[in-house]
Amino acid sequence: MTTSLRQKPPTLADVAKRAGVSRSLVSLAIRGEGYVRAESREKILKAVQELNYVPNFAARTLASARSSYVGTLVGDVTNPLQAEIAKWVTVLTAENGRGALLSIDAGTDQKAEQAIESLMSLRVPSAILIGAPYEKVAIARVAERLPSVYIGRLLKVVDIDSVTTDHILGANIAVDHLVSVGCRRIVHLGGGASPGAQRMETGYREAMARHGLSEHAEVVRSAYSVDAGAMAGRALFARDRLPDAIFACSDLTAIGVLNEAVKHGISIPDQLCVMGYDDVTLSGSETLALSSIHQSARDLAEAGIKALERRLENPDAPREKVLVLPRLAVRRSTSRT
Amino acid sequence: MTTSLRQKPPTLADVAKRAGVSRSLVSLAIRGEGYVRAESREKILKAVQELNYVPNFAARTLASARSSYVGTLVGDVTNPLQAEIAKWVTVLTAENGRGALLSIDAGTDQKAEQAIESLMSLRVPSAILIGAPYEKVAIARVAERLPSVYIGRLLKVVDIDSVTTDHILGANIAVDHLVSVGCRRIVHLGGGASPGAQRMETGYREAMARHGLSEHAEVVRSAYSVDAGAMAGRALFARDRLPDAIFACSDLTAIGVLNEAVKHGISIPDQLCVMGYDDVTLSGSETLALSSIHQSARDLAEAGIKALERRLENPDAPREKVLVLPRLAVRRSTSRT
DNA sequence: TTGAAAGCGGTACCAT
DNA sequence: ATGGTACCGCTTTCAA
Repeated sequence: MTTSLRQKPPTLADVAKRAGVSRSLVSLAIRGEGYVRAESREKILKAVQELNYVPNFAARTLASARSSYVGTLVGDVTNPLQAEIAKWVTVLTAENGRGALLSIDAGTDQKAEQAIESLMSLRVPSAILIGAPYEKVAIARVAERLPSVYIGRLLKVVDIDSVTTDHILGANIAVDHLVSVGCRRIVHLGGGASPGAQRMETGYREAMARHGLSEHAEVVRSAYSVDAGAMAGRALFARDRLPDAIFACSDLTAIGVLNEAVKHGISIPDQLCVMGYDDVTLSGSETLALSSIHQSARDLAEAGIKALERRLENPDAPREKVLVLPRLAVRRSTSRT
Repeated sequence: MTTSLRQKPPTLADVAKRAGVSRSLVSLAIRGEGYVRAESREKILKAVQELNYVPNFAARTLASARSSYVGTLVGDVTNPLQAEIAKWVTVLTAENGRGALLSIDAGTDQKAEQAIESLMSLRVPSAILIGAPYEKVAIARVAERLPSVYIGRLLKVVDIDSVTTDHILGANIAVDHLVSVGCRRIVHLGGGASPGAQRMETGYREAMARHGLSEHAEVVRSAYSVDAGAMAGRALFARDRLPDAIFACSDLTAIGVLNEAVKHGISIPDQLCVMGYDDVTLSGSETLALSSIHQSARDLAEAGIKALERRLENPDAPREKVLVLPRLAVRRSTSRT
């Protein structure tokens, strides 16, 4: 049971002594900077190995006056999309040689500001905000303190770079697909008054018009939940005539519709095509097989990091609003042959 | 557009000068240690306010040779339970005045070990492992480097403290509930060979025996997914006689069953009760209304932190295996009156 | 109750 | 290519 007297970790000086060189040289060798003779480098790396040396982040940060980490705030980790974005930020920054320091308890604006505070005490030079804070003023306040980019919503007014999926395009893709499988009477279950939902609705109307289907365009107010979808479904199924397709603002909403459809004995996709949005894992199951519009967490993370790098290089450039492309995921719920 | 010449952040010395005292005194005052005259303290805090001073974590860690943060490794953040546990660890450690430093890219054993490496370079004095690494040897290796506790599985063999939900008890609670609503022929959809699934199965058989229903006990091999549940459902519904209830190893599995049941025109809960496990958010929706066994992320996180504290206080105490109590969540899928 | 000064483990600049 | 050395901003004795 290795009671382990975990002794003090070795320092640069220890490595230097063992390798018979100066601390400076070890420092250079470890970071792969400057000119170090291959021979010396080997001796040094060998000593590092033997001593199991790990550089002290604190000392490094202190001496260089900056940490290499990018601070990352997550509003709600239990949201699969946000979680996945956070994961990609971690992965991509690591590949970048930076690494991410994250704070996942930024659920309220106040918490988010606290979180930024602790990240600042960790001396991160920049931040990525994933879905938090919520309020525009809070976002602005954070952006004032640290060069930051916001991933999640399109922040037109706030003075910060932001990255979002292009929901207008997403809705267009959805409608195009539905039309391509023969649907004409396509109802959209809207997500409400939020800007994102509004943009999706805009895209929907746009696409319907483009196909000359404006007269069939109809938005039914719903929300991002199974229950809301089920309720909307019940309402629609009580009508005399079924629409050809339902395009829901989220997969959850669509799942609610699907559920209700089965109860009403409506056959999917023969009598009714159903399309979701977000492409959560569940939708990919053979059982649900829900067609959807995929938001790529990876693309969002990547775009966010790139935007941040541009901002750091050029602090005075105008704010960017980056739109990430959504992708179509076709499954059984819209597979008419 | 505040082009912000973000100047160097103020230091202890700045605060000291402004308050007209020594750096040492400021240090004490800020941390609330030692004896500081109320008058001095006020002057100091005022200066802190005015300068917007935030202590430099790096300097602090370096000087005191330890960071206060607890390193936290998460195997898969996109898993809602793990995400929620991580969130609670963050919240609870923050209340504790410590804070968590997390690494959410510990999906493979190798990544997990890398992650521990970087946490060590941040000089965290201890670690909480949430569902990662997977391999026992990898876990052992981590535990050797840092006092750690593992949340997720019951690690009997490995030399590390661990906390898990008591799945034996969970299964017992599930069966008790099903029996209480009149079910006798209760089939369990098992999760396979994993220790957790095995324990759940043990609990199930135990409870069936306790109710004198051993002859009805039947475990159908399934898995933690909607599709697996649907498949098991199809098999069961093809039989001559329906069971009274199905107790699935996970909510996803149960959802698969539910789906299939609707297709077969089986009325839930009248003809068949269905019970899940995990109590994911989805299950709570009015539409699904799936009864389940709830694993409390908060309890798991809390138990983990406490175990870690005990370990730090008493490094040589024997390893603990903490079991957290699951809770019953009754919904429509088992609500017979 | 307060202050002075010696580190903590690196980095970075300046010599050589 | 390598070594010497002055910091980085804080904590922590030790004295006063």
